[in-house]
This record gives sequence, C-alpha cells and structure tokens, in this order.
Amino acid sequence: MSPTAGRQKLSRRERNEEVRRSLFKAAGDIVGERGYEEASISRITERAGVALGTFYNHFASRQELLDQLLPTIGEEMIEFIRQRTLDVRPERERELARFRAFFEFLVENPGFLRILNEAEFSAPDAYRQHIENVSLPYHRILRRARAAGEIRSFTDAELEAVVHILIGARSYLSQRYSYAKDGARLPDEAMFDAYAKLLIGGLFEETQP
Amino acid sequence: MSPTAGRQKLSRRERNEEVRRSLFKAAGDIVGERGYEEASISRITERAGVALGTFYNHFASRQELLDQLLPTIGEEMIEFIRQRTLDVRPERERELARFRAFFEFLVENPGFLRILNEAEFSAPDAYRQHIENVSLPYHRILRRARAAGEIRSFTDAELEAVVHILIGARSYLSQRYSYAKDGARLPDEAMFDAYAKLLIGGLFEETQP
Amino acid sequence: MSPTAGRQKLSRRERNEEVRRSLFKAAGDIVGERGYEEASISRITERAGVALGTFYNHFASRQELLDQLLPTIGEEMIEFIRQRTLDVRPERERELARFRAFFEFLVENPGFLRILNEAEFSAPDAYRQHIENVSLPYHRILRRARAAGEIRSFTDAELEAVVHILIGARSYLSQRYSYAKDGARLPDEAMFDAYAKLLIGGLFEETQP
Amino acid sequence: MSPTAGRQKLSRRERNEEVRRSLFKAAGDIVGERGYEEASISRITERAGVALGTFYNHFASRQELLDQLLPTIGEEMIEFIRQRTLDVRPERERELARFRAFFEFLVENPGFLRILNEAEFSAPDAYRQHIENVSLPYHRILRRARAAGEIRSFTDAELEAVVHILIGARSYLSQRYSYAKDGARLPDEAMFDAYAKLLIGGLFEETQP
DNA sequence: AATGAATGAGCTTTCATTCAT
DNA sequence: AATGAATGAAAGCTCATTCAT
Repeated sequence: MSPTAGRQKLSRRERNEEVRRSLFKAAGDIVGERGYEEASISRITERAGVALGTFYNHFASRQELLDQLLPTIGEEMIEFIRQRTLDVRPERERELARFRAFFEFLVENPGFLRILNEAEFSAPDAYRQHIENVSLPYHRILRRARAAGEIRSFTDAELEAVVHILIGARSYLSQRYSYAKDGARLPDEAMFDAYAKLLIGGLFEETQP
Repeated sequence: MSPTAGRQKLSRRERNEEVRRSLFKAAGDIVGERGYEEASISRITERAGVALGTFYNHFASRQELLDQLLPTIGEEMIEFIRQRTLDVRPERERELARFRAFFEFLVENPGFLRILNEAEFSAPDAYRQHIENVSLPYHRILRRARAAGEIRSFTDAELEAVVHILIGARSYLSQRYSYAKDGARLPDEAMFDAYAKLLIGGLFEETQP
Repeated sequence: MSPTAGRQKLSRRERNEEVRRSLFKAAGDIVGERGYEEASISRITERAGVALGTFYNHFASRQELLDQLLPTIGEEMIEFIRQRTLDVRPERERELARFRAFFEFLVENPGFLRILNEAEFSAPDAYRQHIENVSLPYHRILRRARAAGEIRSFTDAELEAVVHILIGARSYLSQRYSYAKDGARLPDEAMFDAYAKLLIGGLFEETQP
Repeated sequence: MSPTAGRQKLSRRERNEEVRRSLFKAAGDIVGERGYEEASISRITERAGVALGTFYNHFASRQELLDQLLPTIGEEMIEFIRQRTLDVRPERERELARFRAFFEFLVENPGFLRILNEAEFSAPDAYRQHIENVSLPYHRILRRARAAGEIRSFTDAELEAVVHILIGARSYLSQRYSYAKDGARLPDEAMFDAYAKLLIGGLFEETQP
C-alpha cells in the first residue's frame, strides 16, 4: 500500500494547481503587506514553500503573476459586494449598501487596498482591467436607475464621470480611514452619512436668493 | 550695489543652486514620466548633465530628494488653484472653479499626477504631508461656507469625509481623463457638469413616491 | 554501488561544494597576498572564475566569508603543529618544537600571517575566536607541565599572561623574519636559540653581587 | 584697533601650523577610535573644523598624513618611556619599568594601540619605521647591558630576536588587557609578575634529571 | 514538474582627489 | 591659504531569469 493511500491522493493535475495557488496566495499576501516592489520571486517562492525555479513552471514571468493579482481579487470584491446588496432597493439604498460592503470587504481583505492602489503603477494593465471591470457594470447600474426615474437628470457621459467620482471617493476614503497602521481611525458613521448626503441632495444649497 | 550685479557670470552660490535645481527638475521629470522606481541616481544625474557623485553634494540620499518632490510641486499646485479662484463667489462656484483649475494645472504639469499618486507608496511621508496640506485648508473652506449658509446640513466630521471624497474624485477623474497615453480622452464638459450636478443637488432623486 | 560511483561527472552537490571551495580559496589567497581590504567580491569571484552574483549563492555577505577564513585556516595551523610535536618530550622541548612548527607552517602557508594579523581589525569576531582557540589549549598545556614539575613557579594568572607573551613573540618574530617581501631574512637559528634561552633561564642574570 | 589686537595675533606662519596640527590631531583621534579605514578626508576635516579642500593645502595626500601618525606618536611614546625610566638601575629593573611605562602610556593614549597595530597594514611604511625606531635603541640597550654583565649569554643576533619577542609580548598583552571595550580586564599584577619571571629565570626548569 | 546555482546588469552610496573661486 | 562642488571609479548587494540535473 502506498504511504499516501487512504487520503484522497491528489492527481498530478491537482498538485500542479495546488502549487500554483500557493504561489498566487503568497504573492498576494506579500504585495498586500509590503507592496509590489517587495514581491520578489525569491520571497514569493520562499513563502509558498517551493523552490525558486518552480515559479517559472507556473508563471512565465514575475509580471505575469503580478498582473493576475488584482483582476482575480478584484472579481472577488465585486462578487462580495454583489452578494451583500442583492436584494436592497431602491437603488439609492443599494448604492449606500455597496459603499458599506466595500469597506466590509477591506476589513476582511486588509491587503486588497495595497494590491489595488499600487497596481496603477506596478501592474498597469491589471489596473486598467480592474477599473473597467468595476466601472462598466457600475455605469450600467446607474443608467438603469436613471431609466427607472431614481436618478436625477444626468447624461450618459455625465454618469460615466459619476462612476469615477464614486470609485475615487471610495478609494480616498479607504486610504484615510482604513489603513490600519498604528491606531488610524476606523471608518465611522460620519463617513457613511457624508456619502449618503452627498449622493442625496448634494453638498451645496441649491437656492441662492 | 552688489559686487556681482550686472551680467556677471554666475557666482559660486548661484551655480550651486543651479545644479541643485537641475537635479530637482530632472528628478521631477523622470518621476512624472516613468515613476519613482525609475528615478535612479544615474538617470537623474545623466538628465541633469552632471556626474553621478555630484548628486550627493546636493542631497543626502535618493529618498531625500524624492521626498521633496511632491511637497514642492504640491505647494505650486495649491497656489496655482488659489490664484485662479481668488475672486469667484459664491463658494459653490468657487469650488467648481477650483475643480477646473486643478485640471488646468495638470495640463501644464503633466507629470504631477504620477508624482502625486505614486508618492503614496514611494514617498509616503511626502504623501501624507501633501494630503494634509490640501485637506486642512479645504476643510476650513467648507466649514466657512457652511457658516455662511452656502452648504447644506453637514457635521464637521462629515465635512472632513467630504473633503476626501472631493479629493478622491479629482484624482480618479484625472486618471481617467488626463493620462495622455495613446489618445486618452481629454477632460470634457460632461465631467465638469457631472461634478457640478453632484455637488448641487446630488445624484439621486430625494423623493420616492 | 552508488549511481555516481566511478569516474562520473561531479554531482550537483559536489559541484556546488567545489564552487564554494574555490570562492573560499580565492578569498584566502587574496587576503593573504593583499589584505582583507582588497578582498572585494568582484576580485574574489574573478579569481574563482565565477560571476559576481554567484558569490551570494554561497555566502550571505562578504563579511560572512571573511569571518570564516581565519578560524578555518587557524584550525589547520593548530592541527599542523599538533601533528608535528606529538611525541616530543619533555614539555620544554615540545614548546621549542611547537615554535619551530609554527614557522614551518608559515613557510607552507605564506598568506596565513596576513589573514591572522589583519583579522584583528577586519574580522574581529574571527580573531577573538582564533586567539581563544589557540590560547586555551596553550594555557592547559602549561598548567599540566607545571603540575609535572617542568615549569618554574607561576600562578595560573601568570601562566595566562605567559601564553599571550609566547603568542605575541611568535607573531612579531614571524613578521620580522618571514615576510617574504624583497629579500627579508628567513628565520634563522639565532631566533630559535633566543627563544630557547629566554624560556630556559630567562634574559637577565639573576644574581647581582 | 584691530579686533584681534591685545591677543597675541598669530602670524600667517603660526596660523598655518595651527590648522595643520588640528588636522593631525583629528586624524589621530579618528584612527584611534575607529581605525585608518574610517579616517576619510571628509571626516578628518569635519573634526578639525576646516573645509575639505583645506586638507590638501597641508598634506599631499591622505596617505601622507596617515603615514606621519605613527612615527610622530611613536616618538612620543619612546620619549614617555625614557623619561619615566631614566634613573632606574639595574637594567633588569629598568626593563620592567619600561614595560610598566608602556602600559601607562596606553592608559593616557587610548588610541595609540589602534594607530600602532593597524599601521602594519594601513600605513606599512610608517609601521616599519616605527618598529625600527623602537627596536634599534632597544637592541643597543640590551647589548650594553650584556657588556655590563647584566645579561646572560646571548649573541647579537639572538638579542635582536629578543627585542622582537619583547615588543611582541607587549603588543599582545596590551591587546589582551588594555582594550577598554565594555569591561575588559585592566592590566593586572599577574601580567607584570609573569613578565618579570620570564625575563629573570625563564619559564622552564633548567634541570631535568 | 521541481530544483537551486549561475548569471550579470543594475542599484545606492562613499571617497580621494581636483580645481575654479 | 581656504573653500567646497565636481568627478567617476569602486564598493556591497539584489534580482529576474535561465538551465542542467
């Protein structure tokens, strides 16, 4: 009897996939903690518990892996938010729920912010892809809400700008409130209230007598 | 009259300052074009037209120079915006003018965006300083406008969040519309309109029948 | 029979060890000829016939290798002397034999002196270790000889001082007589005689009428 | 009235000499504390309180200054020992007094040991000069003592070897007992007693039945 | 597929020396 | 004589990638 009998012996294919996953996870952890720059092959493979050369059996280059990080985790984020806001209506409330869900995702994935933000420079293709992955559905959602009369009068092009404003808002607020370094403030209700008020009613008084 | 008055050759002091400035400019250009990572001493000095060792006669380390880039150019940006929006009233219009002025500054300083955004990771002290330099006066402005009745009902903490939302909006919109790579769209009126509508009236309809 | 038995090509393991040894030898040669200061990585690797980067596959740092030089060769010296003086009695004669053997070792290892003497400043940990490696057994030998009545009246602390006197004597005499630079004198019988007389009878007349 | 009137205004010549001395002192201090390696021109001039370029108005090169350090301070040492042992008789006692005076000099000049020992490699010409400065008079002294019947039967060549044995003994004992790093033992009486016994009577019993 | 040594270009920094002011 | 910026070679070390085993 083989020494590994009894356990579900992994097939060659499965083992392969397992090593790949461990490399991917190691890279994500390192980038999340220390940034793309520090994610050297030797650090990644050491963390993954495989030999350095093994890396190149699974990825063509360092950049190839790095370029997969954000899209992959980004999809998880999108799905996470979708799942948490599935039944919320009307769209106004749903958007606020999405905003909250984003911060919940950050709490569960503290490395994501760094993977996301540094990608703009360290994995630009991945970054563009991710922004598109996020903004396209977002744009669609807003157009639908407009069709349903839930949104004020914005043109398509304006809604596209709005999408980037909303994404930018998330991003900067998360920087400010979520970086957990030595006692930074956690996101607070004021932030959620501010976001809600801005989206519903705007910042400035409309009437100037 | 100073002994060096007239069209004298540059004094020792002036020459020194000139070299320093050329190193600073070279570094700013390189970071703006290719990022902090690529701003190696050898590239900087080559661009500045001095020997490599000369760098260390003017800056104690690579990081020291890099840390001065954003605060210096950031102050220029702040002053640029201030000058362009000095007389605009009411605050609502002034904020829109500031927003426009920011994009005008970007047009004149195409490298600034990269210097700013990458600084979060490559010059974190400088980044924190800059964000503070921008957000503190911004927060004050909004509180004053609120006192003047120009702003809707926001608490202080909410206004602080608003500041970061507005800064984040600028940042993401500029990414989307200003990166001049291969024919990206220039900022268009839709963007300004969207920004204006969002700030004045918000995104969603307030009344849900 | 092992699969690599016979005149097989060197195994991976053996090749690895061979490169390491060649780096070690190159470093020892360079330090012996030109001093620690001159033992740069590039010189060492050039002499060893490998690429510069290869060095760091075998040693964590320049200092790590340099710190191994003296202890390794120092042990060889100790063993060399031990082997050559194994059967000499009494202790008085044995000490003289050790003294001679030390100079014989120097003739066969002309670089050793420099590796030893410069280590005090360039590899201080190694130096301390070596001095201890030499002086501890030396001290023990002298105490035993004293117990056997072969040594005059010295306390333990005095014998420890004697050890350093003897080591220092070797060291300075070797400097004077062995440095092979441009025709320096070889160690001569006068030196051995002086050493013998000093140890047996001392320098000064004891009786002053 | 000139601002410096009243004080003995230094002549140009005196000022020059003063700067030179301050450079010399700075270099000696640095080498004593941190070694020749660390004695860079910039460190020396900074410590001396003059501009870097000033160095080359007083010394042709770094090595030139470094080469003067040991001979100069070495002469001070020789004179120090001479003064302290002028009247001691007989020679046997005088030699012990010289040995003690050497250690007294070290206490007053804690940097000397490093200047001396590192010189072998960092200022070899200076080192050879110093050893000669010390050993030639030493040899003469011993020959005279021999002529006076105070010394046992040694040939000239043997006495020369003895000189180096005695110098080596000093050097190693001082290393062992005088380096003041974190609580190293101070030279103790055992050391002086051991030295005395070795010189008067030797180490081993002469008679072996 | 897994391994890990080999490679060499690249990095930041230090430094003795020169030289115009 | 004093100054201090300019120079460029050299240092130790890192790293993505290759490739023989």
